[in-house]
Amino acid sequence: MEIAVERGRATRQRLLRAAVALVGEVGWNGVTTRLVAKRADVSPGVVHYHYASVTDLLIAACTEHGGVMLEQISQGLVEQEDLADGVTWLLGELASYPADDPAALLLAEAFLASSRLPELRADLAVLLNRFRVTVAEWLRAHGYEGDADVLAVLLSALLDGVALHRGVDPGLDPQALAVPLRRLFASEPQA
Amino acid sequence: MEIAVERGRATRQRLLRAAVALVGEVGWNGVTTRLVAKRADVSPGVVHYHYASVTDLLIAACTEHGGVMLEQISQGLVEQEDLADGVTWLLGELASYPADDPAALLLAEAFLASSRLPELRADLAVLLNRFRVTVAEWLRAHGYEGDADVLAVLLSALLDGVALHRGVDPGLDPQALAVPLRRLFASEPQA
DNA sequence: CTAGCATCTGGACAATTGTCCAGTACGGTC
DNA sequence: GACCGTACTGGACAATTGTCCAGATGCTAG
Repeated sequence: MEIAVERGRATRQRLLRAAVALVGEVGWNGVTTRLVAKRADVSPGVVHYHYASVTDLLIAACTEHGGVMLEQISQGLVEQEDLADGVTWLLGELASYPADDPAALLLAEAFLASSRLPELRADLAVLLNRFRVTVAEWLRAHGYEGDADVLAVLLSALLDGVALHRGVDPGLDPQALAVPLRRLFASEPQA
Repeated sequence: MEIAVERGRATRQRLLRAAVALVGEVGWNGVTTRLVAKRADVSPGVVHYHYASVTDLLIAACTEHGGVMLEQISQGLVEQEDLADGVTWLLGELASYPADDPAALLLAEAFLASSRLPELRADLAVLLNRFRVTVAEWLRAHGYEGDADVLAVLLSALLDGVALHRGVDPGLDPQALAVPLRRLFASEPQA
């Protein structure tokens, strides 16, 4: 019962991946047991064997994949050497959302669904906070003179907002935001 | 057949109102024919009499109510006498989202759904653009020295992002964003 | 009053849903 | 070999879905 467990783990990963892709394609409530099963190439019963319900699967998929997404963004940001590079990098990252990655709006989808799922909301709040903390630390480490926590909150909201709006208006060019964003980063304490 | 037409109009309004409320409560895909009918206190068949499908009703409801919401925000902003008042007013407005208004996230819900509904996307793009234009004109009229169009885009995305994040983290206090936001508004052209 | 019209009713219909389960497959242990 | 546990199959089940429609309702015009 060693290989069997391993296979189970692999199947669960495939279910999660399928769920993530489907949330991007048909929305949170559009994901059904059979759709996931078909996408993951397993029989419909498997979903219920590994997860108590479709909702449980979606919660697991969104917290996991959402966590990875936020981790990738914050890690990419942290690798930037100064604040100016950070702005450039963030805008470049935004330019690939959401068209190139159907799951780019997964977090937005999860945020909306979380209003009816307290458990999911708690998970997402943790992810969101971890992201903010990482960003704030990076800001402080590179000489941002204002309140780094506040700017981190503003940035995370702005990123989600831009991704959301780019879904409606693909013409929204993130690069255009460079000027005001740079002003935000390069602060003199204030007037 | 005068009173009858009037009654039809009223019924349609009740359906739209019910749809808006339900999108806020159960999400875009959670709204069903029977739910709307029950909420609007009409028989299920009425929905199909006035709208070809539930999706059509949702599209109509979101474009109408979403338009009114954006109109209210931009009008409230336009009434502010200077840029500083504008920041204060926007943040105050955000503080009531989304807890006080179950339909506050209606636009976010519609934005996500629009990726599968080109017709809806077109409608939303028009609303979004109208909002941006109004904001940009107000910025210019009150002496904003940077690119007003860009700041309008950034602001609209930020507002949606903050509303979305406040659904997950009600502790997010919009007032905390006052300092960086003021810096954005009070520009010297740039370095 | 009759005829005509927009509106509305309430249920029929097939299709799809989430959930559940009896049975199968298969690697590991004895 | 027999046995066990994990993983999976494929279909049954009631409930809910979107859609449609035959008929009732009530106003208006002639």
